[in-house]
Amino acid sequence: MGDDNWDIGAIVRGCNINRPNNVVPTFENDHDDWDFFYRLLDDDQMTNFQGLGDIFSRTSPVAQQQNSDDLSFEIINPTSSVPIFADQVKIMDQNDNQQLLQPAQLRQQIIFPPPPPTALTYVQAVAPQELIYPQQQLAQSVRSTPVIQTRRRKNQSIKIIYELRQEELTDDTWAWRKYGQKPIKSSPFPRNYYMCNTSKGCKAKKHIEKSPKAQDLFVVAYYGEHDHPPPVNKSCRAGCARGTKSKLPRGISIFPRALSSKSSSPSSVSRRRRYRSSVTPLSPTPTLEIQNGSPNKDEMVDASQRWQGRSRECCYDS
DNA sequence: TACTTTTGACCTCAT
DNA sequence: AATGAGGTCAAAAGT
Repeated sequence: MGDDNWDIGAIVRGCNINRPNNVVPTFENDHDDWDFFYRLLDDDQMTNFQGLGDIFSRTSPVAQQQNSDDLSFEIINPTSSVPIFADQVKIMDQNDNQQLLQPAQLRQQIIFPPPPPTALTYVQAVAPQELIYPQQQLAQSVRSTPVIQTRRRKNQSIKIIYELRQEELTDDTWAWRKYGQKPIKSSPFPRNYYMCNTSKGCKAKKHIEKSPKAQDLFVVAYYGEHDHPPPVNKSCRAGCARGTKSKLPRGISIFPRALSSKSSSPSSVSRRRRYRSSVTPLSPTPTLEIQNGSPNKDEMVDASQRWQGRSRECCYDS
């Protein structure tokens, strides 16, 4: 903590979500918001969840958004790489009755709409002014869905994380180009890095990785801001910048770490040993992957079936 | 030919 | 200061 303003725990605010069962998350005013949350963050009142997904996982079908005043929750953790989660959230119903909900109750009562393409802009403006990075103070009129904001490194721009189903990966206004992929220590699945491909010089980036919690869930994190309007042409959106062959972001690949006997960047592997090499690995571990151009591009498939015709020799020492 | 993807190397930052 | 993880670069390969 100390004088680092970012050592503040979670911020939960009510805003902009569906209202199943007439539950309306809200707060009386900003001051009360913060008092309430600082109380929640006291050690003896805080319980860390296993992850934000515990709150935000969609356990039921996404509800139709009734109107633009729908409310939603968000949790913002601007500082630490290990998110802190409130174990209770104050809810006001339409009769102004207050109640504190436990996570399980939240999961039951709050159904989140899919993320709109303007989510980034909105989220950046939600936190009280003193907790927003200067570059994040944008228009507050845009409404959005539940998110997390974190940053791992001090110069890293704010990160907003969604947990999306596979089909929801397509709900992205922007065009993205993949520029990297890395195995992540905390996950058996690699992280795929994308940069905005709509405008040259745009600082917006995102990464996608498969959630270890469920087969059809993906963790999508957004960084930075777009410095241009979204592309209008549908064929130039959501990673399909060069064509319309796939609705999915291009090049999403998910290979469990177990496939690789080495670390993330085995230096002994030469560049010429690429995919489509002729050697089939021994006993490939069944994996999940999404590849463009697959027979059914919108489905995750058991990648082990495709190992028969395509190997990744680079993952093995010879 | 132009563009995207892949992936090892390299860099930065946190611990 | 050393180490490792995460993020980016860029050449090669694919489309």
